Amino acid sequence: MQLSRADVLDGAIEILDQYGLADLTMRRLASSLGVRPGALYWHFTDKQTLLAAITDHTLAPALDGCDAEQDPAAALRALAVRIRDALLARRDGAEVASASFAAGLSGDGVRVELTAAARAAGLTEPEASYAAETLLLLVVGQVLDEQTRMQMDSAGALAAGDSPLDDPSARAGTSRGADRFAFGLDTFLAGLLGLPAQRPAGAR
Amino acid sequence: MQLSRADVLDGAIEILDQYGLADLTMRRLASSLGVRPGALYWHFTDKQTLLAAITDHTLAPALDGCDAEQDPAAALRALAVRIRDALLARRDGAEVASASFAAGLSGDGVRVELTAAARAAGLTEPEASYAAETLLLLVVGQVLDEQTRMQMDSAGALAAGDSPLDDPSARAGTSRGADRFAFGLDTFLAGLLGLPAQRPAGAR
DNA sequence: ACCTGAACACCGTTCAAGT
DNA sequence: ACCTGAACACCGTTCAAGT
Repeated sequence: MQLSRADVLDGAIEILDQYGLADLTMRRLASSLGVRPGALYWHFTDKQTLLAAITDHTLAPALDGCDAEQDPAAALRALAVRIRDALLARRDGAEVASASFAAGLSGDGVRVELTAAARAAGLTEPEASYAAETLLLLVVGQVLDEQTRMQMDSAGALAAGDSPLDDPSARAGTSRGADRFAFGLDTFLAGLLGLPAQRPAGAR
Repeated sequence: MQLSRADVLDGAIEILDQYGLADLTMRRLASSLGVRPGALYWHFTDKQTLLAAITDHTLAPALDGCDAEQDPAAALRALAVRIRDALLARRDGAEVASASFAAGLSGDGVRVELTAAARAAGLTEPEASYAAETLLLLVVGQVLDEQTRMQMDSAGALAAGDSPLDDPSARAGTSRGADRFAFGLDTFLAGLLGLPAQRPAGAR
């Protein structure tokens, strides 16, 4: 059967989720699809474009805005959380997204939605787009940190020959990431909307 | 003469500043030093470690805390600005730093100083370190964006065959980056310290 | 201690030629 | 239209052997 653009994208996502970004090479992708490396370049002009397509696919669930019934401040916060969840759900999602954003090949969708949500929350034009970009920075940077730590933890655990059981410190690390994310997000939103910073329930 | 670790570091920084991170390869560095690639591995265990040394060198000026006479909130803000200036002064500084931080091979210095400044500004223990990490995220992410845009602008200008004269839009882009940085930083600090967000003077 | 020579195991991308 | 064959121009890293 003939290879479609969607087949290439699906194959890339499968390698990414199973082996991580370092193992997602054009040559490896080609051989997993039973094709020569050059064949991929008929469907995607280069690797950056392929990564951007992965980013769009990763972020799509965050843009299916659910209920528009909430108050605007809560809606803005909820959008940031949905973006975080989407990135976190894909292995190395933040690193791939960060590269795609830097290349200018993805991220318009989230930026548009974030800007609209910021406007709905009462911000005027120059601030709304600054706020959107800063929020995106905050979310991507945070998840980048979290996923880097995950990958180092699992590599370390493997190297040390630890048992593959979930250990409590790993779970603690995860919830620490969530706490830090909530802290950064709520602090920024407090400054943005003039609310008093409502700190998340104290340290665990 | 024999090659020292400092020679390797200096050579790397020279290539970085003149040609950018993409051209800073171990092979190119070796040939610019008149040595075989393998020789570098006697002085640095690997490329990541070399990049981390560059990051330390880049950030050093930001840690020479000048006057400690200001009020703590202003000192925290000034530290963030000095970190931005240091990253901005080195070509691809934010990208190199971001890689070094992710690898866990650099960044302790700035994190310690930021945490101390946050404590001095009245934050208690869990918040002070969260605030430090979030501020670092904000600064690095912001400069990453700015430097990426710079590099795309200069590449675009070259490709389009534009005259090498400084054009007004390039200067405008630079000051827009500064405005956005000030917005993100001041908004976050307002949320952090409970101050009213003092927006920078309106759009230019 | 410090470096060379030479290899190992890869990369992304291009492009004439085939079907 | 879609893909192969085969190359081009590179990478980071290792390591016996030299001095």
